Amino acid sequence: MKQYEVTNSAIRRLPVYYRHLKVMESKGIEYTSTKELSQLTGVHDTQIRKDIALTGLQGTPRKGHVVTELIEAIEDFLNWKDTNSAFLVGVGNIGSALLNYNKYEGAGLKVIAGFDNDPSKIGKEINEIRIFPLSRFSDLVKRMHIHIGIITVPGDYAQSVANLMVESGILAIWNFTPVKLKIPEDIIVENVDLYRGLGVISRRLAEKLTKKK
Amino acid sequence: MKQYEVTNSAIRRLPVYYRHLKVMESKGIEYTSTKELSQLTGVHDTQIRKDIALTGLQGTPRKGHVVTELIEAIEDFLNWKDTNSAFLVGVGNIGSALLNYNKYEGAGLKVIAGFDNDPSKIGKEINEIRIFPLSRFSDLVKRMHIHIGIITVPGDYAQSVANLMVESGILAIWNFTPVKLKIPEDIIVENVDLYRGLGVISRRLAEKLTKKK
DNA sequence: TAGATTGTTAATCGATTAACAATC
DNA sequence: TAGATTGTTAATCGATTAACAATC
Repeated sequence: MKQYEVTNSAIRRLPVYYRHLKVMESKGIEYTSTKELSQLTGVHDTQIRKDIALTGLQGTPRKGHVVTELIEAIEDFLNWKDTNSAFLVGVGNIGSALLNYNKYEGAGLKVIAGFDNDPSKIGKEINEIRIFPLSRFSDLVKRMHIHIGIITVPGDYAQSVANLMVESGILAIWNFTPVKLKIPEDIIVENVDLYRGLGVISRRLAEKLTKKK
Repeated sequence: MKQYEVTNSAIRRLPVYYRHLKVMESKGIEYTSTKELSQLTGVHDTQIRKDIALTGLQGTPRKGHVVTELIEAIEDFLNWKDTNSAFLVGVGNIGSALLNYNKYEGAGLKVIAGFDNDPSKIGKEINEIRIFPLSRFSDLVKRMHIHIGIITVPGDYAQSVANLMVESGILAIWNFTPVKLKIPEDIIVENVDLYRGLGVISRRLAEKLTKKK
């Protein structure tokens, strides 16, 4: 397991603060405190102070943090000012939804092409993003120097798509399947398991409904 | 914060084992061990043993666990044999994707109606699921004794939809917006933050690309 | 029997929270 | 100055991993 100076959990919390800060900015609010952010996000204020410290930003005792400075610091830290182009493989339900949305530019990512094997999809466009046959993936990744691949195929195909991505030179994979990918450990992988919560909902609901009061 | 006997993290791991067990079952494999499951899932074998213990199932030293028994035990534990009907609010990109998929029945959940305020969507069907105006939500929840609500509206509307759900008698919310909902603590909430990984991808990729080797 | 695997207790690790001095 | 808030160190908590006896 690779050791980073900054943990993933810290990195994941920063966007949470960021969203609230953007709302404050749009309302013209100048200052905020970690106490206020804590109330909004549910994260402990000490935790927030540590996370902010990671960005290198310092606050002012008694006043707190300047909202715009904090936004800037988080954007810098997450490298959200640069936009990385990404390729998406698997234009099904979720894949199409992601292409239609495609508003991650503020978060450093922009999908610029989709790939699928279904002839009825190839050549079409979704939200102005062209769908190519999977056979062209490798070539286009190399020619366009793409670093990020998004996997939205059915689980059975996830590993083979991941292999293709790694061979093609992809450095980071955003995996929307529940499959644990076997890939070199220096490749960045972020898993999104959409249905993770279903066990919890089902179990907790059963507990609640059988509890006689 | 409510205290449960079983932690959510344990509940979230069980479906991970479950998926692999189903594959084994389909291949006709009779026995498995926690060591094998550990290799497949990346979860420590001691952890898996503890999780299985929660279901009440006992294994056989030297042989391991009977695959079908383990599947059965997890289904029982998660109450995955009963199917709960659910209503989905917000028939946009993600909402439509979830309706089109709607294969959670094995996981105790089935979406039976969608709700939206967009007149162009109301009255239509997606994957044979009818879309109703939001104004009918409360009435239908009560008449059909629905317990689960799914929120797939834009973040700005999430809290008001959650309020409506709670007032209508919904007991569990599957929230696909990044908004931290303010609701009574006895309501079950599972959050799916689709874009949680974007900070990690952006930051780690920047670290990787700036590292001179 | 020997040995693989379970089930459980103890040890470790990491993340979260509490405490408090520093500061404007 | 008094007091709110930061920044940091210490304490706590929970989750993960190690160790090992029990068992078939």
